[in-house]
Amino acid sequence: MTQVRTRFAPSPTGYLHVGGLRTALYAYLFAKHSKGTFILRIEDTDQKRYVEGAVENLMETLTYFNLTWDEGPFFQSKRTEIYKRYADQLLEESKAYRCFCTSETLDKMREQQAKMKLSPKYDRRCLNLTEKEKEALLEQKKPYVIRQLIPQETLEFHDEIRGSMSFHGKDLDDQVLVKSDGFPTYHLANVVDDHEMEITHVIRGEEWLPSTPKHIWLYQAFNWTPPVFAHLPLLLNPDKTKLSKRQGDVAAEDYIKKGYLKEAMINFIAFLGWNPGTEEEMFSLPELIERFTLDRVQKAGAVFNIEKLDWLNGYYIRNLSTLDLSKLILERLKHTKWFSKTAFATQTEEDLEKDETPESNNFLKYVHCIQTRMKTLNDGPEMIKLFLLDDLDYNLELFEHHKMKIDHATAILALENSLPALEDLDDYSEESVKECLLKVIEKLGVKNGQVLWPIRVALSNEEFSPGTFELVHFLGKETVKKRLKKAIDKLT
RNA sequence: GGUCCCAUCGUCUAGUGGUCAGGACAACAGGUUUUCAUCCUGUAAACGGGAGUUCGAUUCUCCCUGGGAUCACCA
Repeated sequence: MTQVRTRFAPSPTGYLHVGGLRTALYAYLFAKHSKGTFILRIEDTDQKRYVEGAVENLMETLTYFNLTWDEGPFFQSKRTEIYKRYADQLLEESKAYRCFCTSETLDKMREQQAKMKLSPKYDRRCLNLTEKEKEALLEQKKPYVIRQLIPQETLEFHDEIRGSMSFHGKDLDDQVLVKSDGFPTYHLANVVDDHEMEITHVIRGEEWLPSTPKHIWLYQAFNWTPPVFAHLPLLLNPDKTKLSKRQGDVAAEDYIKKGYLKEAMINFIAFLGWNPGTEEEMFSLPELIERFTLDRVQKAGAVFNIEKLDWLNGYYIRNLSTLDLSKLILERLKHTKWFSKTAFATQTEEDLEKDETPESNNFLKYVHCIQTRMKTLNDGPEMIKLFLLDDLDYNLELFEHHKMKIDHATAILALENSLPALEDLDDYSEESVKECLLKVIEKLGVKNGQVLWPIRVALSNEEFSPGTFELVHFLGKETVKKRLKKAIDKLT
C-alpha cells in the first residue's frame, strides 16, 4: 500500500473561497485519515490574474483553520522549465502540436461555428500544416501555442465518488497546453505536478469533471499511471447555482470577520457533502480526521445554508469557556468606537486570565450573561454594551409592552416604587434582589412583568436582554440607582 | 446548443427490495419564565413523473422532467 498523498492547489486570485476551503478540508482529512501527506501547491501560471498578497492570504486562512500542509507551498510559476520540457516531449512524439492561430482567427472560427449551431471547438487547421509551412512560421518567429492532440475515442474512467464515467474525444477540444507566453495552462502544469509530486488522490470540485478525460489522456501520453480522482459536489447558492459572490459572502475570511468560530465553520463545511453515517453531528477537526472517508461523500450539490451555520456557531459559543469567549469579545470591542471611553478600555487578555481586578471580574460575569444569546462573535460588543457603558440613551417606546399591559404610567409607578426598595437593599445577590422586587410587586398588586419589564428596560435600554435580577445584581447599586432615576426622569 | 453530472422534508442529510421513510437546522405549538435566548416536550414537513424487473419498489433498469457544471492562450 503506497502512502496517500493529496494536495490543495488553489490559484492566487484573491481570497480563499468557502468552496475552496471545503476542498482543502476534504483533501486534508483524507490524507490525515490515511496517515498520508497533504501538500499545498499554488497554481499561479496565469500572470494576468495574479493578485498581490493573495498567496499570503491563502496560507494565513488555511493556517487559521488548522489545515496545515506537510509539503510546499510549491509555485508553478517557478517550474516553467519542467513543463516546457514535458511539452517538448509531447511535441516530439506527436501527441501535441503547434498552433499558430491568432486569437482573432479563433474568434472568427468560433463565430462561424456558433452561426452553424455547432459547439465551439478548435478545427485543427494547424495540425495539418506541412513541415515546410511550420518551418516558415517558426522562422518568422510567429507566436504559437502547443495543443494536446485529443484521441478520437471513448475514454472510461473511475471516479471515487461518482463511479464509472465516460467521455468521447470527439466532444473535446484540443486543449492548449502551453500558452504563447511560454507558460503552461492549468491542464499541463496540473498533470505534470500531480505526477512529479506523486499525488495519489486528486480531490477537487465537480467543475473539473469535464476536463478530467483530457488529464487522463495526458497521463496516458506520458505513460504515467493516473491518480485516483474524486470530484466533490458543488457548494450552492440558495437558488442552487454554484456558490457565488453575488448571493452572499464567499470568502472564508468574511465569515471569520462576521464572528463565526473556526471550529463551527469546519464542522459546518465538513457536513456539506459528507456525513459520518450516524446521527452525531458535532465534530472537531481531529474527530473528522478519525471518521472521514470518501465513500460517504455525497454526489449532489449542497446549499450553503447560513441558518444552520448560525445555530452551530451559537452552539459552539455556548460551549466555549467564559474566559475564552471573553477574550474573543474583548478583541472585537477594541474595534468599536465607544469601548475606549469605558472603564474597561485598558483590559487585556492577561487581566482576564488573572481575574484579579473588579473590572476583569465584572467583564467575565457580563460575558456569562450574554453567552447563551450570542449567535456570532459580532453580537458580543452590541450585547455587552449595556454593561460597559456609563450612560444609556433611552428609547422610551421600549417601556411600553402591550402584551403585559404596560404603558408609561405603569412603568413610572413600577420604577418609582422599586427605586427606594433597591436603595435600601444592601445584599445585591440575585436571590436577595428577587426577594426585594417580589415584595414591591406584592405591595403594588400587579403582575411580575409589570414591574420587572420597566426595570429591565431602564437598566438595559434593550428589547432583548438578560433577566432583571441578573441585571440588577451585575450592574450594582450605584448604576442601578443612576439608571432608574434617569429613566423616571425621562418618562415624566 | 453540444458534452457530462445530479435528483429523499424549505435546507443539510440517514436509510432499505417489505421501515410508522429516521435525525438536525429552520417553521409552528406548548412547558420553564419578567422579555429574548438557553433548556425541555410536541406538531407539521420529503422519496419529481412514467414505464419495466419483481409477489412487492423510495431502493434495481430505461425514458421523461427538472436542476447544475462545463465548453478560453482562466484556474
